[in-house]
Amino acid sequence: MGAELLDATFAALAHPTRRAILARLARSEATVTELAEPFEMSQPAISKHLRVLERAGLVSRGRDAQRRPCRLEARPLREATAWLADYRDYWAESYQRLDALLDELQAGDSTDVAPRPEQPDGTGG
Amino acid sequence: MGAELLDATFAALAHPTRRAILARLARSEATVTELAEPFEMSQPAISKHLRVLERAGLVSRGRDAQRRPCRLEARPLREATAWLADYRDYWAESYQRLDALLDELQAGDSTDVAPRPEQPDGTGG
DNA sequence: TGGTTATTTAACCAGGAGGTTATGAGCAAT
DNA sequence: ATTGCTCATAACCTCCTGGTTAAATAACCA
Repeated sequence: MGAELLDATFAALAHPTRRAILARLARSEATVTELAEPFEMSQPAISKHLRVLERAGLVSRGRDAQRRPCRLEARPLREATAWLADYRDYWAESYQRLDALLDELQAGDSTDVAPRPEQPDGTGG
Repeated sequence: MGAELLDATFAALAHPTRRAILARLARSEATVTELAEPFEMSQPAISKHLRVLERAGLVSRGRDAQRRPCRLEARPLREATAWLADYRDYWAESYQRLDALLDELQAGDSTDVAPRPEQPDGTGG
């Protein structure tokens, strides 16, 4: 069960558009149209991405008249983090807390580690 | 920069075979043949998986006569974790440290969160 | 009843992923 | 140099992904 969830979760996270969608949803709920707006691609493409995210359990959807507001869901992110955490002896030799790690990364070399990683209009790099 | 690395990293993590390979490498370096042994699939298939892992920077390779020992690399795991950590307000409402999170997960519902998630011979579930 | 908005579905396409078998290349040992 | 082991590459297949446009569905509004 965990394996398939991890498959879907990591696969969902592997696309910049979907990470940007999650970043947006981290700020607030949003409708499909709202989510699609900052991107160059068509709205059905966004719907497809949302389906991937939904299949991974990363977003859930409500109902507001014709709109289907999307909400970020925690559990898959939690499981993915837990999986990665089991390797922290490797990637964080002397860090005990993520805060320290983040501090180190942000001071060091990373400018887009966070919920503004890939600008929607700069997807191609 | 970070975006493309995250793409490759999460994509690499999205396959149970590759996660199992990483789990194996977390214990020790290993040659391709050693890595391929527990799996049902052919050796070229493993080579392909290793190439994906290598492209993501998750493994590096040395030289020992004919053998090409694989070693787990930390940085992409670190960046992936850092990205996920930015959502910890969602997935870990009251946890400050991963240890607490792990404790909670392991006590709760997860039996395969770790470097023995998907048994190589039980890939299909 | 019809029209407008929001979203999904369908049909299609190019390209990549993940597997196979067969072959080639590098190094070692006899 | 021939054999044997380790690993990579090539060629091929099938299925999925990520995008498109066009049409269908669903809910509101008049």
